[in-house]
Amino acid sequence: MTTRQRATPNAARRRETSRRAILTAAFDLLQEVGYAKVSIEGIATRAGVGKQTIYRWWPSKGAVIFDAFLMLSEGSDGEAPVLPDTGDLEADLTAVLRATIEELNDPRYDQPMRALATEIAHDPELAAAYAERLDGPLKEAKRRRLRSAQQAGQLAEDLDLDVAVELIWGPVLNRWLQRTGPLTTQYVDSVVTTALNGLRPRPTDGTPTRG
Amino acid sequence: MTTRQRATPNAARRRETSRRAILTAAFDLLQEVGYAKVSIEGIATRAGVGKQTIYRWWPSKGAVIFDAFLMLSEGSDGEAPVLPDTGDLEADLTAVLRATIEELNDPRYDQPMRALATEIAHDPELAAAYAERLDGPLKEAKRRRLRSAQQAGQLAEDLDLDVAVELIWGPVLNRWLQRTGPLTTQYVDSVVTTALNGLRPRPTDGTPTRG
Amino acid sequence: MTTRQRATPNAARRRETSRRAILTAAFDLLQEVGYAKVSIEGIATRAGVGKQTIYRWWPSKGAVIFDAFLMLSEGSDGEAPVLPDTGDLEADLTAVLRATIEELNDPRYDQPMRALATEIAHDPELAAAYAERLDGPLKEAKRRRLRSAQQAGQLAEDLDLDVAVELIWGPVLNRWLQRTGPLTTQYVDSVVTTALNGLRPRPTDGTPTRG
Amino acid sequence: MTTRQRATPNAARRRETSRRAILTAAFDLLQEVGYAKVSIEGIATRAGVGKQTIYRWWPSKGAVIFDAFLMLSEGSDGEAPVLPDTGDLEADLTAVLRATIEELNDPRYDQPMRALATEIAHDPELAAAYAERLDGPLKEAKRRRLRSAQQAGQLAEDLDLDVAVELIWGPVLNRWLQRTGPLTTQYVDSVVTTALNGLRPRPTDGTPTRG
DNA sequence: TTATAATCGAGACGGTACGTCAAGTCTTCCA
DNA sequence: TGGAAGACTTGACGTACCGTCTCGATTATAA
Repeated sequence: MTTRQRATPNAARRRETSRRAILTAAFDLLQEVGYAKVSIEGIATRAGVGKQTIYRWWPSKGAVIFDAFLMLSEGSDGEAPVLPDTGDLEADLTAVLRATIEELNDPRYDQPMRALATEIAHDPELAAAYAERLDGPLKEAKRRRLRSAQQAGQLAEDLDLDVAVELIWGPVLNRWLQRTGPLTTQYVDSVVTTALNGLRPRPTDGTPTRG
Repeated sequence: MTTRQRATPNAARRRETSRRAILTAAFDLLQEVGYAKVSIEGIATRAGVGKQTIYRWWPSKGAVIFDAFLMLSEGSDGEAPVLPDTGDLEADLTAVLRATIEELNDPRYDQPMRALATEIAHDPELAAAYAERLDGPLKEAKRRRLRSAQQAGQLAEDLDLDVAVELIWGPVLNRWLQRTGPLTTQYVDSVVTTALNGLRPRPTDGTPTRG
Repeated sequence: MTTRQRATPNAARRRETSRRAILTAAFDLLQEVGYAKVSIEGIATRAGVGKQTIYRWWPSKGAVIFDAFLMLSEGSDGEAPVLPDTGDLEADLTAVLRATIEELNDPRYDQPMRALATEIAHDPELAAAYAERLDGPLKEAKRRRLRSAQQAGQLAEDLDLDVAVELIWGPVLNRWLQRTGPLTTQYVDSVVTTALNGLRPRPTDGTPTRG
Repeated sequence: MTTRQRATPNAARRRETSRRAILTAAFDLLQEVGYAKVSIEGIATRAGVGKQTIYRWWPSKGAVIFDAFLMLSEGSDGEAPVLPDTGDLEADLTAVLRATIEELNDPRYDQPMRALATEIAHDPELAAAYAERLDGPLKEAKRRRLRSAQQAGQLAEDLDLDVAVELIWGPVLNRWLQRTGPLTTQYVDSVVTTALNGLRPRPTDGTPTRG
């Protein structure tokens, strides 16, 4: 079990192979048939598992999918994620965002991530779990990189780092999820630059743009 | 008909009362039971209409809901929306965003708008229709306000207005949809200020912050 | 119009081409798709006619099919049917029954006639119309042939001719409709002989079997 | 399960209560609303059962109705039916046929039996099942009674008993199903007498009519 | 010869039922 | 006792027809 369970199934007796089979099947189906057509029944069949085994350990389809993502993210490594810190904030952010959109543009991940995102949009409980377990560490990494820049005097002293993070990633994620426009390299570059410099005209005071 | 139709139902013979009843029922049910539990069958029953009448004119549940929004937005007025322009850009944006989050926080609209947003997230065709018919005019209004400020020298000359719009609204919409945090007045104020000034420190050159 | 109509459609103005097209389409569909799958809608489409035109002139699917048969039977000739009368009753009956089963065994007529028969089984009104308009003349011909034989002393004097007719045709029709057994030449020959002679042993009094 | 099933539903797990409820509901509805208006949906609702449970075990409405009859006939007794044998064949046959038409004239059984009969008329597979499981034992009883009479010298030695059975019951069943005339006591008496004696005049050889 | 009124083709409508799919619960049997 | 299997009730799916109801566009009398 990972997220939320029903009553008190004896977690100790849980069969790990079934758990993995279910989560793998869920993620695979997500890619293959799309979110709307993924069914508990389908996952169970694909995983070679009884439906009850799913219902016993997960409260909803969204929770299964969530755990599938969790398994994936934990599978890669057990450690906390870190953003690159070359000292050049703009370059670092640009690099990270370019990697992000590459993933978002990858058809293998697009569908599943949309599924997760919209599931979160409808289920507050899931959103909380997401914030804590999946997004939490990542967001912390982002904040950390910005704090480092702030301490180096590259960011405004009174900057609210949470707002700062959202100012950079919010536009990109929103454009992706709502399909407001294409996720191109130029676009994310532009977002980073504009966010850093602000919309207002910068007084020409000799300060170089990159810093 | 508004969005997409099947083969060649004779639109001239279409019964307007049924159309309105369906869209109204759809919107009402969205509020009452939530998107996932809205069914075509339920809409038909509530509207006092045969299911076929829905299937005849709309290709999917999402399309019905989309048209329900369209009806609402057209019902309010037929004219293009305009953002306030007092000359004080920051004040104007703040006012607009405060109104926006008030609506997003209103339980009557929260559910339906999430439904629309996630439906768009999964259906590119619907996303295109949304971009053109619902979001289009609004986005144009936002761009217009920013252009006015730009011409007044309040915004950078080389600013990409599309990026600018997303930089302001993206964070807010993303926080709303992903439930990343509460939509408070302070938050949107902070977003506007930070977006205008940028993340970097502003050199103190005597230029007043507001202007 | 032929059978029963609703209120007072002006029969004089009725379009004969449509009537024929409907009845022909009905009969053809009966052969092609079977009774259960014949629909008013299908008939109308096939006949190139509006549904209302059918509903205006016929009260039910069964009535349409009935009229289709009526058209066919009237199409062949306008005169009353006559059974052969060579003087040899057994030979005549055998010949007629052999012709009958040939038709019943013909797949082109089997389906439609079953449709008519079962429709009659469920609809007393239709049964009455059938008795009067389709079966009536035929039955009269059968009775006439038997009466002729009776007058020639070949049949019992006190014989109830209605019972006699049913004794000969009843077994055959019942076997056909209920699929109790195959309709072979031997079978109908046997029915005729047995009906004429009765089940009891015939005393050998010199009377020849064929008379 | 009794007649035909689809793929491989595990019959061992089948719920007997549901089966009985379905068959009972089917038979009751047949009486109440008539065959044409009996729907799978209606049966399911009345039986307090999911539609799928019907579709899982029966291939068609006709099959359900057939099984309903089967349940009834098996419910009455498990033994093979026997016709009375007092030695007086004519009296015995008359008694049996009188009982038969009493049932056929009973509105409680008329509708359901017509339903079964017409369903058989359209579905060969069902007809085979009927011949084997419902009609079979009864027909055997009829043949047995006639054979007994034959051995007693009351029937012609070379008589085909199948033809004989049909000669007696065919006319009655045909008159019933096709509504060719009323099923009265006189009628069945007349059928029996005429069938036994034949249509031809009986030579007055001293043999008494009743034997 | 025109009007005028009905029938006609077409097909949208409110419905009912179809036969299918999946949800979530429950029961049986196996390891 | 957890799990595989799968039957169960429920409910929605999307489709086919039902029988009713307009809608112009033909007709075919009656003015």
